[in-house]
Amino acid sequence: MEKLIEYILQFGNLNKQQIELISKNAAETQLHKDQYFAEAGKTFNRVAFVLEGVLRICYYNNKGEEITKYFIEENNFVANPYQNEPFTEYIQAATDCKLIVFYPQQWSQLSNTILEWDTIINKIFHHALMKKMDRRSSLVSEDATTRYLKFIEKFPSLTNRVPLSYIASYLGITQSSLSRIRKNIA
Amino acid sequence: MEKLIEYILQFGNLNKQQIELISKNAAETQLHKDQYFAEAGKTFNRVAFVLEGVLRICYYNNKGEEITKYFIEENNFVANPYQNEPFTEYIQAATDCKLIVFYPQQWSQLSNTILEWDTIINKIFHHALMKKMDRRSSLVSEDATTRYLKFIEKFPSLTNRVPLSYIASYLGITQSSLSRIRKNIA
DNA sequence: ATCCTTTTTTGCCAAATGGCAAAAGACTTT
DNA sequence: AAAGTCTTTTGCCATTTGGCAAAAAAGGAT
Repeated sequence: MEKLIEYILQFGNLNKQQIELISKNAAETQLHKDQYFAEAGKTFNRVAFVLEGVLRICYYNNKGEEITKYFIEENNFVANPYQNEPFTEYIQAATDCKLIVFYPQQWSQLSNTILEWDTIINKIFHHALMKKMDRRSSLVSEDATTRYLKFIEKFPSLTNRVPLSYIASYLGITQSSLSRIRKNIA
Repeated sequence: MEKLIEYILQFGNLNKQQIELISKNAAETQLHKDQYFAEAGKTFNRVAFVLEGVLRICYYNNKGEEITKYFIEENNFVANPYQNEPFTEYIQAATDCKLIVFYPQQWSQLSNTILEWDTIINKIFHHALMKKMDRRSSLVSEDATTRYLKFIEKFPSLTNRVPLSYIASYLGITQSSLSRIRKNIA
């Protein structure tokens, strides 16, 4: 729980009471590798913070291929920005994970009780989005090898922890190509 | 100016006084095609709304190639999310543009005077970021032809208004390839 | 240890894209 | 209209990546 608090405090100040309130309203959960945290078509209105492990957000394109849209590593939030619309993607544990989960009632209590909560959360989410955007952008204009090297830099912890296919679809190449690229690098 | 107000009102309510205050604090400007609105290395702390025309955000990669990172069309805001850090990209008019510009003092006046201003602006920026992210993401896992077709869908107004090279670097392909793709489609 | 399943690597060849330079076309200026 | 500049198209060939299927390797279950 300290990891969460520490993370939040980077974006704003909270007093002890507020910190306690957050702790009270949060529940710790575990996910096994491959388990889904959210599924397309179902509602998804929880907010979670990744304590350990890696989640991935994925979907199926019009050819039925599974595309990894993004990886979420430790010390990051996951949430559904469009809670009123049906969720269209999957959130799956790419490795075993420990999460801190906030349920909707708990979340709104925080939002109602802690004056700066919404501001802080906005900052956090905005910051995360910018990071995602930058990573994603830099993928477009590079060749596959460069993309993979950048991937290793950004997600060093993932390189040997998740299946090749996840990384390949994230990078926009086939699994065989990634395998060959990997071979050439080593 | 009505376009701006109309746009803002989609994200929150404002009374007449507030609307007037916004108008008072905004200045209309023109940009000629190719003119820079922001440059890497210089400060960039204005906020602008594109009334007419298209801006593009671009940067130079490590090979010295100019990469178009994003296009901003009519009815969108441009701002620098990291105002305290030096700006690292260029914002250039891809076509002649009409902008509404807010200078820092004016912007903070709005933020200080209109209670919901920050909330509304947050929503707007967040919404825009999500849109950018989705567009960018979908570019990674498609072949070049599909990417171009999607580009035409999303930015129909740009297809014949900006140089090929801008679009090519946005899509992550060379100008010649784009030219060939274009030929095959028609 | 063995069998079974899943993931990764390879081989082969096709298709897509890049690199470079010249030609063609479009637009400006005189 | 002509000359000059900038943009787009094209040709030629090299390189990269994809598609498919089989082989190899890695993990799990019995």
